[in-house]
Amino acid sequence: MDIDRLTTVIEDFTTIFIRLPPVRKFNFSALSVLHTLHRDGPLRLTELLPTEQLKQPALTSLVSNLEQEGLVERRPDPTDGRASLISLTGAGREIVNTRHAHRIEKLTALVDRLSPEERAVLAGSVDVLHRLTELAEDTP
Amino acid sequence: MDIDRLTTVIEDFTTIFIRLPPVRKFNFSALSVLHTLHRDGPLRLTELLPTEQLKQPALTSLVSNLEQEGLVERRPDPTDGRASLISLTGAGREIVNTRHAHRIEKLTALVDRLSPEERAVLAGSVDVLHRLTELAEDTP
DNA sequence: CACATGTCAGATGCACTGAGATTG
DNA sequence: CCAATCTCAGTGAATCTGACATGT
Repeated sequence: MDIDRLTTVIEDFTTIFIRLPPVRKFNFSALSVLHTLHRDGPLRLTELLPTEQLKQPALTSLVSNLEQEGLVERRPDPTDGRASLISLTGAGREIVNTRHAHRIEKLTALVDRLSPEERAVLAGSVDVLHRLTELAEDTP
Repeated sequence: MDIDRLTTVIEDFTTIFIRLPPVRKFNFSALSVLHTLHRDGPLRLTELLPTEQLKQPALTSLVSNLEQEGLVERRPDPTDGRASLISLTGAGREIVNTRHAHRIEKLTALVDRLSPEERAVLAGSVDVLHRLTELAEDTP
């Protein structure tokens, strides 16, 4: 298998895929935090840290801003007085869902123009792509 | 085909895929400019503008910085006195290649742990993924 | 006391808006 | 003269480093 080509193709596809109509005033970091919280549920700051490419103080102030805007909420961790658990509010979930819907829309428009054979290949590869993600999460 | 699930899987995979050991002091914007120039050859500032999520003044100063560091070079466009053509230097190309190599390495480690059947499915989907990218470029 | 979790304070680099210079 | 291409100036938010407060 030609991994070099596979890498190039994925690189080029992702640059297309991650580009979306800019939502309000959110930057890359804020959107990433919302997405991570949406996927991995309530997290403490330290758990959120390794996935976001930020240092702790930056994450503190980012989360504070998101809290001010009502997109996330902090609740004291019942099991550890030092920590607090951060989770999405309804408004926060809505932003992630809206962006997800935009991507579905965009992807649907593209897939519609594939041949039936190409569509079948794509459908068959979803599970493998999911497997790859799982493997990547196992080995950080 | 379940496009909703396909979208989710790609979203999760990309968050893994784009995360790399931070190279020196470059931020997302700088790396994106280098990658675009590597792929689409010499470009004028205005041609670079739509793909990078920046306004013109920000792109001007970003390119100036990259030029100072010897990663890109500007040459006057022979056919248009207002414009200049921006292209990668050897050092600039090297950075993109290094990152590409890191991704190959990472992806190889994952693919090695797939079953032969899964690998075959993945290999067969490369062309379709490439088709999707082409279709996306046609319709911005 | 040592470590983990999170925040505060100052400095720096980034990107935006609005205006201006040069060429076609 | 008008449009396109690029740059300059001032402002504001984001992020970093280093220090600090609090809880285990």
